[in-house]
Amino acid sequence: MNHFVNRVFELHRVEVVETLNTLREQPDKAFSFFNRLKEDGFSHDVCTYASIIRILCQCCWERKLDSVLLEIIWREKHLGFKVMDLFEILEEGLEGEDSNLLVRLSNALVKAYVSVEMFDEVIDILFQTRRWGFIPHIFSCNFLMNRLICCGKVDMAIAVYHQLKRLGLKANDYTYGIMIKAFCRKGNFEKAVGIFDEMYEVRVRPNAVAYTTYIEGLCMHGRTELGYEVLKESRELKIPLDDAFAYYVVIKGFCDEMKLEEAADVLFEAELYGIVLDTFPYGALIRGYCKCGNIDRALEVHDKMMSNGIKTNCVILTSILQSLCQMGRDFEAVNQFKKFRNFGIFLDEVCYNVVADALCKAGKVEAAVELLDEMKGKQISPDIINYTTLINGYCLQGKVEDAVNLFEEMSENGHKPDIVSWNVLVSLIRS
DNA sequence: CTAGGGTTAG
Repeated sequence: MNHFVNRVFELHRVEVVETLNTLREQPDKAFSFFNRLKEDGFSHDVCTYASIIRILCQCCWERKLDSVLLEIIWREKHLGFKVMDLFEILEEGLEGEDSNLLVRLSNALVKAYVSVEMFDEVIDILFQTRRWGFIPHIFSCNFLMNRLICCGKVDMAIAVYHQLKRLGLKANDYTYGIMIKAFCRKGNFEKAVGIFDEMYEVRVRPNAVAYTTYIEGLCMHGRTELGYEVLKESRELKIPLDDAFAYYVVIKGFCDEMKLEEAADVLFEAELYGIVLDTFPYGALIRGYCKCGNIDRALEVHDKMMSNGIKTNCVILTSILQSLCQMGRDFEAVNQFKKFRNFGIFLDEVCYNVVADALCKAGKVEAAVELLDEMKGKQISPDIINYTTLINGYCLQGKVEDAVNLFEEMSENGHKPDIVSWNVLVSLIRS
């Protein structure tokens, strides 16, 4: 039966193309006619697809074009034609200066392939492009290269960049920025600088994103000193950066390199210049001090941050509380916790956990349980780590029944025990 | 949708 139906449709295939062509000026009708046929079991071929694509390209209906292309991409194996065949069909029917059509199609195709991460196929298009006499727009290429980098295919992005130049496509400031990101990811700063040089030669001015990307790259690869130089240089060149972010990466970079004095100096200098900062640069320095056990300096920076009118938050407080506990100042941690809670600062489950853990280790499980209830009252649902902390607290007190009850409550709330929570219970059996 | 973006616990 199906076979018969298709035979009948076969006879009408030419008519379908003709009908679509007469509906050129009414894309909505053409599109519903196209879909109607499909619903009725008609299998479109390269010619009918080409017709609807021509119409959708001409009226710039990008969303609908995208859905048709994705459909072809998914079903390419069953359709009996290749995506590139569409170009051939469309090129034959080109009238006059219609060559836009192929560019539009290639842009849409790049976008469609990239959105489903079929990168090899896009790159195929890019390399075959010359044969058909068109080149995708630089915007499409930028989109492709950026997504390649996001997927960790940095070398492929760089290869695309070189291919673009071979095709004679002009890179713009976005393209260069993306390439700077690519080389920074690889830690190849000579090449990244080379991009800046190239920009200078072709008179494309690097913008804030290009500079920030470069600074961030340096700081993440143990070259913070240089990153800071670039930050200062761009400040002198009056390149507008997102200061809070730029200072954050530099301060974090110095902290990661255990250069706490340098990190503190950078923050000090930023304040001196009256640069507007947010919590992140402060948070980086506070965390840096906490990590190397200098909790008093951490507290100083925290105080200064707040006196500068920048609100603290639960992430920063977690670092501080954790560090206080590690230094054996649990009592102080609990007090600070209460102070900021009464202050109205939102404290999340992580913050609660640090204090709960401190209480448990001090033998005050009941107080920790109170905190758990307090969380629930604030509509913060305890997670597996919160439960494990308290179960451990009961175990330390030898309160087997309570531990098991909590374990069951945890399971009832949909938290499957993991390796840590099992280990806590196992330690109970051993003792 | 032509590029950027951040740290915390058992």
